[in-house]
Amino acid sequence: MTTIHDVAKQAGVSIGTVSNVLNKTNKVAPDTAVRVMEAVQALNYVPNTMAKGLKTKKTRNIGILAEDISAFSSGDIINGIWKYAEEHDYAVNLCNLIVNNRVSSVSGSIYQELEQTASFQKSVEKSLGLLLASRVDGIIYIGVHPRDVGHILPSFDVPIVYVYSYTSKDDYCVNYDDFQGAKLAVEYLAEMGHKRIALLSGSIDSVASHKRLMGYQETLMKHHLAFRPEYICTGNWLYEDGYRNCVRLLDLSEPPTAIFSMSDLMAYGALNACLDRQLRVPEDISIHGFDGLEHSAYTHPALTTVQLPLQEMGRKSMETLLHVINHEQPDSRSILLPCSHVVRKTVGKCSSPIYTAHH
Amino acid sequence: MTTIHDVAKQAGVSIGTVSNVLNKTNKVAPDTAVRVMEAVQALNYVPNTMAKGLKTKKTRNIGILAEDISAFSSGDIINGIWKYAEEHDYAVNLCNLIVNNRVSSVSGSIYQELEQTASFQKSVEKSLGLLLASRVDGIIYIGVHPRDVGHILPSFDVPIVYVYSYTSKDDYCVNYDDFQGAKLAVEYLAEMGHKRIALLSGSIDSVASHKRLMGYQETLMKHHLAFRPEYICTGNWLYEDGYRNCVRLLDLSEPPTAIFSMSDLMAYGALNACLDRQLRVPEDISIHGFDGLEHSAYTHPALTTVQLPLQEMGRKSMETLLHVINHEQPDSRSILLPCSHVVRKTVGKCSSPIYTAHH
DNA sequence: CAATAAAATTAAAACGTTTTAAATAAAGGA
DNA sequence: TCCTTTATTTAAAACGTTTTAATTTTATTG
Repeated sequence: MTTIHDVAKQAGVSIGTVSNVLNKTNKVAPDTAVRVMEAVQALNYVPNTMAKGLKTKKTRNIGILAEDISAFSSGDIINGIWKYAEEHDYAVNLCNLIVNNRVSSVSGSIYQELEQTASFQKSVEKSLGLLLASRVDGIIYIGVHPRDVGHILPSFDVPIVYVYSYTSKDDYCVNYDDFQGAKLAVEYLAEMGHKRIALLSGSIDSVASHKRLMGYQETLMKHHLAFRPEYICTGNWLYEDGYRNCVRLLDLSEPPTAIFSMSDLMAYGALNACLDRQLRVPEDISIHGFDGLEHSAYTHPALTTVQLPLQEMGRKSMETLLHVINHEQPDSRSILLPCSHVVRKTVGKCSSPIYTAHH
Repeated sequence: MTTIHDVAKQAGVSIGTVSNVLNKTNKVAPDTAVRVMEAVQALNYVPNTMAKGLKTKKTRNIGILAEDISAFSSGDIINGIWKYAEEHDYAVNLCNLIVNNRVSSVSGSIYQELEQTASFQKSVEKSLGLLLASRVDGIIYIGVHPRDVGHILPSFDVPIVYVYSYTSKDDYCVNYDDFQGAKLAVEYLAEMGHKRIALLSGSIDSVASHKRLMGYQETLMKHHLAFRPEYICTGNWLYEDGYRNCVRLLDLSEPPTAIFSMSDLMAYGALNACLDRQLRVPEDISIHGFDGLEHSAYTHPALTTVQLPLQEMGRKSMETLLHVINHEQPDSRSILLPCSHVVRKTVGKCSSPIYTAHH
């Protein structure tokens, strides 16, 4: 590997001069500058980031701490982060946290959660150590579902911004707008004439669930629709929860004409439960998702859903982090990005509910 | 940040000794060792990777060059890489290549492809520069579809292994076994009594398509089934291709009783095309996918498919890279991992084809 | 107990940069 | 022409580690 010394010798100058032309830190005579650049080209010189970082105490590296890199959301968020990082000549250090397969925070029993938490904490510590050792300039933490992670990370001196996760302290965080997203969905359902709108909720202790529930309730009120406790089902975001709860709803003496699911996965479950009962979607019952998974375009019929601004979130979180790194005050500590609405085929106009006494 | 000097002073030894106990490079007296370790604990010392790397010329960092980090396969592959890396105390530097949204190599017209190639090359160079500047010990290249990438990367002196991508030169690469995977699918179809098995192929110039076609043909021959050119449809891996081609197959005077799709996405298209025609799957027609997307469990009916060993591929590629870095000869330059079969609901026993004159 | 061998420790150089202060060269004015 | 100012350039120190060679301490042996 060629060093700055090689370049200096080739150009017939001192290394200080080479450094100056490369970083534009000091004025250097135009003709020496071109001589240096030619040498750089000729020798294919690329500065050693480590030596540079050692001196400047800035690595131009940021760390990503992802709870689950295989989660549907991670790819797009990281994509957004990466784009912004590349545009600003930052490199990205990736750390994954979930070591076990596909057991994300949304899974199973309390015991399992606890057990997980211990190994999870260990994983966090190890990854954090890796990042700290690399002396990253900042860290972005990506959750798998918005929830409180404030307690997870010990406080230290590198700036951190949380994305797709809520935190109790006044940290920097960027999320999508759960409340607005939920309103988008329920509003649409109401506009289509539905009066009996059921809710497939995510896990009850999640901040996201709570906010979306607020959006649901508020929109119901706005349209003077009754809030029926029996229409509220709690699940764990997953397919099976959607299926199971949809079956329960369908068995009600007065089943809903529309279902708002807080996750696309649960919406798939609900859709299939309806299909298994020979119900037609959307003629007999409407289903509305939330997430905007790529796959939702391919269900049959294609799922009407709320699109999370994943890439934008990634982008915005990197932008915020850069502000913090450069000691510029960002606009706000907590950024909320709006969801968009993608209308497809699973929601239709409410026909008179013909199947009230279905079973 | 505390340095090795702080630790040395605290423990009352020289920095050389601290280094020795930390890296176990030289024997140090047991009691001094504990004194040093206590100091490390007390001061919360974490060695500066850059200073270390500067001296040792090893960073214990590897770079990932992913063609599209949002592609369905990337998450799992990176997951596999990361796990193995973490176990061996390597950090991971991530670079994404596709800058535009969702336009992967499988898209559109030739013009588009070309235009893409230019910006793509630029992206590759920039990312490679980033990685080289960071002095990563090695690089893993992740494709989005197995295809020839040998020409993409300039040759340089850091070791590289290709995963999910074929390369013409004798580089290190790890892939899944396209041939075996295709046989798995067609064999199963034949076992279920199907004699008219159509093929939804991926893009014709892809190595993967070619290998899977071989598997298809060989299995047909093994079962003494005729190879019918009109049963071969070429698409571009995507949903729409599957839909369109399935419609064409259904319009044949003697339509197939089973369809083997080379991608799950195309299988979704085929499934929906059948459903739109009021055909029952699998009673009237069977559909077999290839990829094992997470979502395939949620189609209605759930898709029978071939599962790619994505995580294992990631793991194996990291393992191979580590071997190369350590100058150990890996078992083989080209590693092929077997696919597995996941049987769900879209393939049934072949009934007498009742719908030959369907249209 | 002295001499030697072995064990443990240390001082100093090196890695490839940036940066500061000093030195040199060029330009301008009398 | 000589002095002063200004524009360039450079030498050397520093960043935090590893590593080599040298030194000090401890143990062994005749």
